[in-house]
Amino acid sequence: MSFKKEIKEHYQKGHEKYLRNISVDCIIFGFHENELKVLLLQAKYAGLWALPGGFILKDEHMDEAAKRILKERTGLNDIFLQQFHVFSHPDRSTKKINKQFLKNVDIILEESWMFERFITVGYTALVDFTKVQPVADTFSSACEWSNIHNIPEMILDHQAILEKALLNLRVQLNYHPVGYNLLPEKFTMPELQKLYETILDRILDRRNFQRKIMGTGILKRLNETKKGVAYKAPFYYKFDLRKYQKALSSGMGFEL
Amino acid sequence: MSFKKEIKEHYQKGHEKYLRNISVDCIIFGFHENELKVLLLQAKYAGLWALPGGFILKDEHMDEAAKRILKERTGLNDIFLQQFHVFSHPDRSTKKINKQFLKNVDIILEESWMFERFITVGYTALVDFTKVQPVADTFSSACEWSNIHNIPEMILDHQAILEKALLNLRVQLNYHPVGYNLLPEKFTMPELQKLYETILDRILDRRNFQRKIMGTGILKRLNETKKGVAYKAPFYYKFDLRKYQKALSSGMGFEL
DNA sequence: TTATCATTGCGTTATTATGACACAATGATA
DNA sequence: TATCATTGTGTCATAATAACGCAATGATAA
Repeated sequence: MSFKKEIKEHYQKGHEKYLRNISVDCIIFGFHENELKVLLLQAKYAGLWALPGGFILKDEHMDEAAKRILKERTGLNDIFLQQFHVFSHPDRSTKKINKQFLKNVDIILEESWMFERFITVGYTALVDFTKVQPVADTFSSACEWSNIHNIPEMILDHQAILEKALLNLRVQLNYHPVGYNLLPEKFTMPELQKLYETILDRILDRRNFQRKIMGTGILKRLNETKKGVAYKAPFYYKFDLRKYQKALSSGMGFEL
Repeated sequence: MSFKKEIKEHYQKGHEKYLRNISVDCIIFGFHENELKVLLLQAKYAGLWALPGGFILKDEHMDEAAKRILKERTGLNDIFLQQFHVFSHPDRSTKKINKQFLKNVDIILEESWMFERFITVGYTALVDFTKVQPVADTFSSACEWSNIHNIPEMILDHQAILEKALLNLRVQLNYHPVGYNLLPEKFTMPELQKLYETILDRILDRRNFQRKIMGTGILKRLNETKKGVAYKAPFYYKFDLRKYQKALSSGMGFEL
């Protein structure tokens, strides 16, 4: 199917395939070079950026929709996704943006389910930066990682959604383990600490951090140290998957 | 408008008024005679019970929809409502129930937006039991308080929604003040403790409880004691609204 | 009038969690 | 072989928490 035909079909008949008035937006966090990143799409023609999002198939669980969207943008499977908030301001309509978009691709439509107001459910995911192959969707010209401290201008309330997601992530940090998808299989304690510091955006005490993290039991120290460092070689650690999963579901609870 | 006509209108044209595929359900908690209660509706003809719910007007914020629903069932204004989870199982359709309902009121319809699948957003509210005048809606034959330990059989996944709400309430208890809407204006420390114990479903130490609650600063002790008790008269307390509101928004954080 | 008793208000103590910091060990580099 | 940034482990003061003691209260019963 041609690009134009595909677009037209989506605007004219998408409502036969998807639920109406409701969408899902994913805040996909990654960690690279000691920076917290978030995956963003650049809306075609508009120039502004947007969170990766999509719609829920008529016979699909919303969590599955979020997983599907994540997979389409990153190629990743089996990632822990979590809904965190519903955004429902009555002004949440992409009508203007959609009209502009259609005009640019030379399609004229008076009516479309896409012109209606959408309530959106925000999902967060933490993924391995190095394993992601960002893929833009039909409505976007680019899909790129953005530094959390340098977010470009975004459409609608996506800025606010991102901020809420970040706040949520920081709160979650005290009750749920973080790192399994964000770090390589084996990693050093300073690397894990840097991840926490980046998310919390503050410095943590090295010794207290180690004590508390080890106290949770989710880490196993390997009999192996990092090689080729110009100082004392740190041990490698890896997650105890059983305990990690357990802590994910039942919570841990410590203060950093 | 006659009852039958009103119903038919709702099924045939409700989608012109409300957003599609999305609903709101309210878990309204009350506290009475040392028991935690929840407000339920009895679905007409089906006999099963349901959470008070409704739909979102096309130009209405979802939070406003929840407030409206709360007001319609209880008569209460200005209650703190909080979304806590979205329920989106693909099987969430009241098609069967609706068909049965229509059959009973002698309406035949092949198509209706009400037959479609609905994603629902759960909201919790804590209200003053004594100020509530339960009012059933068009689809219900009764609106009553149910003891949290004696919940009747409910439609769809409403049982699961209620359990999630209760879990959420227990977690919130550690970070947000509770009681302002649930207790009379002045109350004794044992009464407040009983409320906490009821929600948490466990016994708390009387002395530690007092110390921690007072530590938050949200309570003011009055120079007045309870009269007519067959033992030492406890002081009355009331909430310091300023500090209470502040703690509601910014959180407190103590362990019980 | 006085003793009884459940309950309240205010306290103490032991244990644990947390924040701040000291110091020796490591291992590549100079 | 000395240097140096960094790591691993430990200590200490302070705060938070759990567990519990005891005198005061005030209606009720003797």
